[in-house]
Amino acid sequence: MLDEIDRVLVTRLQGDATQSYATLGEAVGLSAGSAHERVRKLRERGVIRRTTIDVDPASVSRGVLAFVMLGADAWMGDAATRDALTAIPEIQEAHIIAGTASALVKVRTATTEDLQALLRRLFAIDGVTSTQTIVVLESFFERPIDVDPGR
Amino acid sequence: MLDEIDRVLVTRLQGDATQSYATLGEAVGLSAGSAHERVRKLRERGVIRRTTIDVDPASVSRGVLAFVMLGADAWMGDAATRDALTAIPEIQEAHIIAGTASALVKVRTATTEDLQALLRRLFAIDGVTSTQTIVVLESFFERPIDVDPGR
DNA sequence: GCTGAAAATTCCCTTGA
DNA sequence: TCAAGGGAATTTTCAGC
Repeated sequence: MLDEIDRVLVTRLQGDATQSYATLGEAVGLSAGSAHERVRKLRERGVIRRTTIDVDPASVSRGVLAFVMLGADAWMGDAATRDALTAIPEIQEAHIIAGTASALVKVRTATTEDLQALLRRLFAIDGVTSTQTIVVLESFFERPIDVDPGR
Repeated sequence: MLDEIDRVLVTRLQGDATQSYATLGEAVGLSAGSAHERVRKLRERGVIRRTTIDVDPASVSRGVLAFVMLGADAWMGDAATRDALTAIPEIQEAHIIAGTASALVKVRTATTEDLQALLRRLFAIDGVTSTQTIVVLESFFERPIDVDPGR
C-alpha cells in the first residue's frame, strides 16, 4: 500500500517528472535524499512502471482517433491475436472485452483514409468477423490515473 | 515536421525519459549538447507535451478497466458536460464521438461495485439518457503513440 | 530519514560550419 | 540554421549516522 506521501509524490511526478528531488522533497516535507529513496522504491515495487513523455498526436501524423470493436467467431485472447494486433503500429491500445464484441482497440491515424486502410487490416486478422468503428470528434481530456492524494 | 533524428529521440524518450542527453546523443550521432537542444525545441514546439510517469493501475486501486458509451438527448460537447466529467476522478479519458452514442469515457475503478457507483454518477449528468458499459477482461497492451522512426 | 560530499548531468553561451 | 565545445551551476547518488 501507498501512504499519503507516496501518493503525493506519484501525483506530482505524473504532472512533471522533470522536477528535482529537492523540489519533490520540499512538497512533502522530506529531504531530497529521502524523496529520492521513496521514488526509487516506488519504481522497484513496480508502482511507477516507467518515466516517459507525452507526445502530441497531431504533431506526429496521428490526428485521427477512433475506437474499433472487433467481433469474432473464435476466442481472441490468444497469443496469435495479440501478436497480430501488436504488429499494427496505429493501434495504441488493445483489450479483450466482455459483451457482444471480443476486442476493443484504440487507434490513431493521420487521415480517415488511413483509418479505412487500418480497418481492412483488422478484418484480415484470423477470427475477426465484424468491426464497429467509433470515430472521436473531440477529446475532452486524456489524463493520468488519479491516485487520490489527500483522500 | 519532424526529421529522422527527432523521431528517434522521441521514440527513445517514450521508452525511457530518464536517460541522459549524452546517451540520447550517442544514439543519433549528436553531442549531448545538441541532443539537448533538439529535445528542448521539441518541447517548445509542443511535440513533447510533458514528461510524466506511467503508474501501474492495480497498485493504486484502479484494477478494473471499462469503457462506457453515453447516450444523450442533448449535445454533450459543451463546457458543462466537460466539467461534469472532469470532476469524476475515475474517468481517465473522455471523448465526444460520432455515431449512435454521444460520448465515450474510459474509466478505472478498484472494484466492480465502484464501477456500478460510477455508472450511477454518469447517469446523473445532465442530458445523459443511457449508458453502455464495456468491461475489459484483459489488456493486451497500452503503449505510446508510434512515431514511425525509420520509415 | 538526514546530512554532506563526490560524481554526473544539465544547461547556457560562444564559436564555427 | 544547426552542431560542437567549454564550463559553471544544479542535480543525482551514495556514503555514514
